[in-house]
Amino acid sequence: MADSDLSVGTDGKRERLKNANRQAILEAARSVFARTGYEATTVRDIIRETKLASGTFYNYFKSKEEVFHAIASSSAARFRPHLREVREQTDGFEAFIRGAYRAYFQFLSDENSDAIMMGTPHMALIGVRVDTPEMQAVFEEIRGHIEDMLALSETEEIDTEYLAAAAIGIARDVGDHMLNRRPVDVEGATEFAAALLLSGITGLVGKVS
Amino acid sequence: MADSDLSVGTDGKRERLKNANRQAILEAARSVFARTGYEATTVRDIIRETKLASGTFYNYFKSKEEVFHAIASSSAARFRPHLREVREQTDGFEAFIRGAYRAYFQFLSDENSDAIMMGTPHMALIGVRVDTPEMQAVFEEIRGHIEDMLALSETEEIDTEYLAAAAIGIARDVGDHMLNRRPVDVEGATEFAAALLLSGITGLVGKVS
DNA sequence: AAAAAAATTGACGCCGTGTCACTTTTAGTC
DNA sequence: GACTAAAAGTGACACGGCGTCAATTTTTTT
Repeated sequence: MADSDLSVGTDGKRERLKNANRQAILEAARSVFARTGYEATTVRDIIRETKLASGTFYNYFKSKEEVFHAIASSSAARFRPHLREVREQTDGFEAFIRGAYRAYFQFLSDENSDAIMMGTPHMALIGVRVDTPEMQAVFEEIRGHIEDMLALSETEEIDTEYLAAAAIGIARDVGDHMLNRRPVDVEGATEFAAALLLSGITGLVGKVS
Repeated sequence: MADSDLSVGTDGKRERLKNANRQAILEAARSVFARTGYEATTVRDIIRETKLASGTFYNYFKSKEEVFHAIASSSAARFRPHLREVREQTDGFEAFIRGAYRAYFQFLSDENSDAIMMGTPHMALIGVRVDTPEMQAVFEEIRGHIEDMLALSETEEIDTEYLAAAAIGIARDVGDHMLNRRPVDVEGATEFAAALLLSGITGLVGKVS
């Protein structure tokens, strides 16, 4: 009767513990993946870093792959608020693009210590690129923002799917190279990517059929 | 005495067989990866598709991961001649960029034709991005071409590492989306990517310190 | 306090892995 | 061509991780 269906779930001891265990597994996995590499780690390696028994792992995740997806998803989920904040606090297309790139590169730099990042982890460590629903949501969100902003500047006929893909591709690969330089220069990468994309879009209008 | 050190290696029956076996394993691996997915396939699955015994696999590769890297490397190695041909047969920066994108998207389409025809949602090796020495060589080659061509148009001060990274990032992500459309439109993707990059570069000159 | 429900535990059977002693095939020598 | 050495192929086997499940412990409900 108490909890009704608020689904907050932080009520009873049971829920609290379940949450803590799930977090402990994720935390351990993050640590082991970073240390041992994704391929080489076993489910046992992960669970050994917690106080849980081996069987308990499977109450929370189906496989180590599912853990990895959960980590990647959570990374994407953590990024979304940043993106939305940029959207709300910027004015105009150019400011949005620059702000979005800055947010991404900053996020990448911050999260890099974990070595696991939105499926484009630093390749030396993992080399797998996943595509979770959360990440597709980020893609769609970016595409939506681009469409909204291009709509009111009356430049139709642009392939926004390709444009969003290109914007993200630039972010991914320039981001990788940014991380390999010392010191890591978020502003430099931001300026480069934003200038390239913004200027590039002008070449797209009036193109194609 | 016969073979000296030409390292051609197609002489004796021994060399020929070794080559054939290696190719058979690679071929089988490609097929199984496409059908079953990388994670799910086992070394036995691969060897079962050949006439070889399980132990023989380990005479050629250390693990399924090594097979995968070999496939990725060979893919990059197969692409390089196309890239060089574009370089030699085009005149000027714009033609080179457009030709390089066309070559890449065409290559991508060709290499994935099996998966595309079978209606598989994604390319065979989707979800995994590796970084082999061969691929880094492709990166450096592209960067070199860009540097050469930008040099004689006297626009210094461009960060060619970032530019090459961005060009490749665009190719990767636009290419992924191109493969998910029916029909696969190589020319459309080429025009989009080339227009974006070429126009984008103009925004880079005179930027930054 | 008792019963029910939920979650944890670790031992167990299964299966893929990589190795290795043995067999088969090729290359070199006369 | 016959003989020998070297190289490559073979598959049985020991090892270890995987995922399950009956038994146990912990929490919730009545």
